[in-house]
Amino acid sequence: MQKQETLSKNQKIILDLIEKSDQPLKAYSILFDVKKKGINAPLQVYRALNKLVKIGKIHKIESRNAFIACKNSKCQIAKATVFSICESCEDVTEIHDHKLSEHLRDFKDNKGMKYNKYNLEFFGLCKKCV
Amino acid sequence: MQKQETLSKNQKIILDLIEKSDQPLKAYSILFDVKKKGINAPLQVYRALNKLVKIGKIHKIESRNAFIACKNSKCQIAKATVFSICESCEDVTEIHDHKLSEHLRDFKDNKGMKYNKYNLEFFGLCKKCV
DNA sequence: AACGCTGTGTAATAATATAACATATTTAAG
DNA sequence: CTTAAATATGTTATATTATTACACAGCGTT
Ligand SMILES: [Zn+2]
Ligand SMILES: [Zn+2]
Ligand SMILES: [Zn+2]
Ligand SMILES: [Zn+2]
Repeated sequence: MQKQETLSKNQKIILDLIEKSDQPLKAYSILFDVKKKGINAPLQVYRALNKLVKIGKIHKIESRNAFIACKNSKCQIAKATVFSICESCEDVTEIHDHKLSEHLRDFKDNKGMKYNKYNLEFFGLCKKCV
Repeated sequence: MQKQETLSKNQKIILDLIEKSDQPLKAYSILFDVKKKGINAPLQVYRALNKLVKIGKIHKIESRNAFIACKNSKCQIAKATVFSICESCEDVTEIHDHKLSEHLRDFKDNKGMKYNKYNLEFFGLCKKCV
């Protein structure tokens, strides 16, 4: 609750929109929706999205090229994301699993690589779609 | 060693190219390279890529929109992929870690979702780039 | 006042991926 | 062997996703 205040006008408009959706939104659908607020060009959207991703307010679902709000109020974890994605209805949920996070955080490869971020996407069928 | 034989002409051309590279290739760079072999259009490349991904011969690096050959000769695991990605030199390596695979395979969320696939991408700096 | 930093606005374009249509080839069944 | 289904091809056009380049505005620091 310290960075929220410093968001710019465009960043606020776009974060608001994404937070109102419980599902990921695509950049050009966001653009369409915020045109009434005076945001006219893709670049204005992408600039805001990039910033919001950077500060952890939203996450990008890489396999879907879409953006979802982070619901975790303590989310310092733009750098450690896990999602479940239903391949039928495309429902996306962010997962916070302590044990899994631990395993991922502690993972070491055999090449001496220094990790600072990961993204994990699970795919399958949700309860409704099985 | 049973599906290799059934690959079509275009699929073979494109798999060969990707296998010769130890790093991920992008679709339009592949297109450029295979034009001399008579493949002229993006769709011809994407169709082959999609098939090769499906049968596990290659994987898509989602965060990079690029495709890398699977080096695991027993790879039935198009559906369980882990990569490390250097954010400086963009070097990508597929990771096969038994313990990590187990944790991921056994992961259950609290929503009763039925998983059949996952993709995990680690980001950081490789030894050379630290 | 001069500078660095961040954000805005706009136009143009690059990069990634698919739709639609016609045809060919391979496979499996009758 | 014939037919039908499934898979692959070739081509054109188009959709979708994302960035480059340029001009300028606002703010805090020195
Ligand atoms: Zn989050
Ligand atoms: Zn579903
Ligand atoms: Zn593999
Ligand atoms: Zn590196």
